[in-house]
Amino acid sequence: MSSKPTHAISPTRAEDYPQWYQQVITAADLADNSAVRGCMVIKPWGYAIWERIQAILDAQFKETGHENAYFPLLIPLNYLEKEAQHVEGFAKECAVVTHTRLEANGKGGLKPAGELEEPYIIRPTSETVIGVQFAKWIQSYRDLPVLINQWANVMRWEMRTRMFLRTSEFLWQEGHTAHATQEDAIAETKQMLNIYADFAENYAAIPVIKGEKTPAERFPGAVNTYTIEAMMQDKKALQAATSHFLGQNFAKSFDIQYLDKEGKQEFVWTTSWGMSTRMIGGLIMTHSDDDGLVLPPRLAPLHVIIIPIYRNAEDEEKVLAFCEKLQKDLSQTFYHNQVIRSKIDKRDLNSGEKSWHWIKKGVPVRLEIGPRDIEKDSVFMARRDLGIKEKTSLIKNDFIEKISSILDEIQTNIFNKAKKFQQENLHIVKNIEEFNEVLSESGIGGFVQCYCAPDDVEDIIKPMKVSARCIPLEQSGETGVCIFTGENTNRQVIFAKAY
RNA sequence: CGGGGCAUAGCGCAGCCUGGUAGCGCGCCUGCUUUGGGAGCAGGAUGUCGGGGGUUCAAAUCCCUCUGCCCCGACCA
Repeated sequence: MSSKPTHAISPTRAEDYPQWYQQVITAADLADNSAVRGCMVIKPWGYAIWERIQAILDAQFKETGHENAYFPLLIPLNYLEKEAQHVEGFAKECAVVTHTRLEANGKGGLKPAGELEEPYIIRPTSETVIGVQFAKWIQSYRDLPVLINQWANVMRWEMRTRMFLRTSEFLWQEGHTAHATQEDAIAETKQMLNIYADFAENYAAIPVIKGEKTPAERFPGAVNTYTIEAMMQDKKALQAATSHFLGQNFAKSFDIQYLDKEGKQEFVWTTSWGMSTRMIGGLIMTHSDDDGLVLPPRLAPLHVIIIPIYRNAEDEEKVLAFCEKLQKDLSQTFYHNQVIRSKIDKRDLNSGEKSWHWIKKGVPVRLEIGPRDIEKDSVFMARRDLGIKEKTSLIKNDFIEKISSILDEIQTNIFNKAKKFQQENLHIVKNIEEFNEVLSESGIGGFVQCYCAPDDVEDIIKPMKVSARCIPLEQSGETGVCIFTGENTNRQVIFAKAY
């Protein structure tokens, strides 16, 4: 008999949330720490999730007229200097390339040599290099809009790192667009925010609040930053993606001008927007439980894992034949225009161990298939969103017919669970006392929504390790009393502790 | 960059105070028995004890130094 704990992950969420998060990553085999400070190795299972995210977003970007391109990893130092806010925002976290080669140091090692006249920085984001290029590409109103996306890695020398949530190097996509008018650029910014929100809610099953950032939280160099904010299971906020309206700031710094229909030189209006591998961290912290990862079916690298069960060679042959036929049938079945991705776990391990392996990896549907099921031409199904022991026997053909709707049910179920949690922990407060009940050191935690007149209340909230998450796009329009100043205002702001 | 801690097998740790040539748990490998919810038994492999220097007959252990990591602050997709 085993004396294993009831749950696969130790510590549990309630016991130690940050440790639990690390353990889920290890148990699901998503990523490894690397020898490079602050940088992680994304392992195949984690990378497969990223590939799903890429495939979905990439299709949507293209549908909305964007094209992929690629710009250099290294950026001349002086590019960064051109936009004042931008420098201030990123200078402190840039890795700098200063040399072009190595030579023997005379002690059996190597030392950098060939010092560069002007250092390069490793891109923390690409507004500047892309801006320089845009200035060359854009001459006339006929060249606009320019709608570019780049899939890339970037580096920000972060003080403190956490796998997926904040690593020194991370993968993302960054969209960069240039438009003839302010209206077009703002429409683009909002369109991309909506694509992100749609992705978060309908693919990642993460409910988000769309909003505008307060001036203190804006992207360096942006006129306006839009964000989608998600609530993790520890009630902290995660900024899941941002979309920036950059006004003419970068156009002026990089001299991106066009000749309009009247023959006048005008500066373009630009935007930028990004979503990163951080989304995988959000996925983990939104859905996973004390048994490990829970994947939304629409992002799962594998929809169905088939676990054959047999005692002897004779059964083995029968069971495997049945499983292979089943897998073939599934591969001709569709879920949101994608074939059902299934796999037979043929490893020479006992079935309990196999089950736990895939539970921890978050596969939405597990099938156990043994001689008893074959006799009834049925499959024994367990769903990752339900209890470990809640299993159903289904006639094989019914299962194949229903699998698509079963996966949708799981998708909806985990979204609703997360949505309910978010709503229960979003507190609308009327005064500073109620604010403190939620967000002070001993508070119950969660999001706070309240009337807030001033743009900057950093002095009050920063010591509490709280930040203004966003000014929700959905506002009642009614006037209320600011909890900080007592002024009347119609602006409500969401505050929370954040990652 | 300030304050604290740590560095020993893939992972988690003991050993250090009081020097004598490295151990435990998990994992891994092999075999047999198991297999419908994390298996049992038997056997086995694995270490430049973070790097460099010093003291000593002898250093994981004592001393010096460097590096890296973790936690707490300032920064953050």
